[in-house]
Amino acid sequence: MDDVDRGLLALLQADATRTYADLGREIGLSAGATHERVRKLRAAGVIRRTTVDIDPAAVDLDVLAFVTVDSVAWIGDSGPAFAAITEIQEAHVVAGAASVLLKVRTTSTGALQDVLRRIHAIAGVSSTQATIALDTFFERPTPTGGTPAHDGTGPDER
Amino acid sequence: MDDVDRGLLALLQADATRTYADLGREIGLSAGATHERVRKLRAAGVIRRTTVDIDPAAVDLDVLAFVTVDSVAWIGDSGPAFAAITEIQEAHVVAGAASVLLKVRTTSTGALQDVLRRIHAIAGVSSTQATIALDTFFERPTPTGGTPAHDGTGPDER
DNA sequence: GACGTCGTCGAATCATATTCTGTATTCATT
DNA sequence: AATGAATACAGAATATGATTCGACGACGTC
Repeated sequence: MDDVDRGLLALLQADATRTYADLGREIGLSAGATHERVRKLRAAGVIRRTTVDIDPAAVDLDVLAFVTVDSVAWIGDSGPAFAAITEIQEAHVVAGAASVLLKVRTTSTGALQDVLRRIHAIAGVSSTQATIALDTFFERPTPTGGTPAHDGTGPDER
Repeated sequence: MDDVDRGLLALLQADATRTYADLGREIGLSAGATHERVRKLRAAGVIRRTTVDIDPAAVDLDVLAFVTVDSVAWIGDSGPAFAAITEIQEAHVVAGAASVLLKVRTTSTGALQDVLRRIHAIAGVSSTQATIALDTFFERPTPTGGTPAHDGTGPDER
């Protein structure tokens, strides 16, 4: 992986609908060469997926909360149990007092409460602590070290 | 927005490279009708962007940390200051003891320390507490209520 | 019943994705 | 230094998909 690849990744993160000709003009390659590089980045798993970023409010997901989950037993194998709760967007095993940290999106605080109830039902879970996000400064893609024409700094960046 | 739109969103989250004909076959519309619906979803800002999901380890971002930031003054206007630190992927204003919660990706714990130093330099910041993620169960797109053929449950879902 | 609006289909046109060939460069081997 | 292999690229050709538009049906209103 070189600077050309990093540059392509950054450009594709910014807008994955661009044509290979367009990307190639900006990065200094032909459409075919660009196509081949992107194909290899996908094959190597560097690009895991092409996806669309959706405004949560547009699908009525008005509540974002971060939940720390404490346990009385090892729950390092509980990934599938957390995954079964669709409102959980991310789940990370963390060092420290809590053992799992969750990013949860729901339509209301009542729905969040229901999610907490279902988390408690997972074997080994002793307690949860939810922190509600009042506002989001920004959510942007994983930094890659490449430099797109515009660095995404928030939801208004398209 | 109806169930067809939600279904399209879910399918596009799973794989935004699918053709309109392919999407249409699954959702029960022609390619043209599917194209028109997606165009409207973009125009309405429901789809904020088409992007690629990148494996952080592939770009040497081996450390993920969640940082809570306490303040002695209002830092609700400090979004741009946080955004200027490229290693910060997300920044949320939260209720509770800490006022801002950050998702940070770095190449090493040493680099994380450097990021913490730069966060401390932001006016109003009194202290930070970093929680390092030892493992990630999954990170998946914002739930939309639609049902793709496969629900993304982790990085191996392509 | 007439009319207007909206969403869709199917087809035509335009644009892009994909593949392939030839060439140049780099690297390893002799 | 010469040679061969591997890699990357440009350009062109072909196949496929994106986009647009006219026609039609459903629905709501008058």
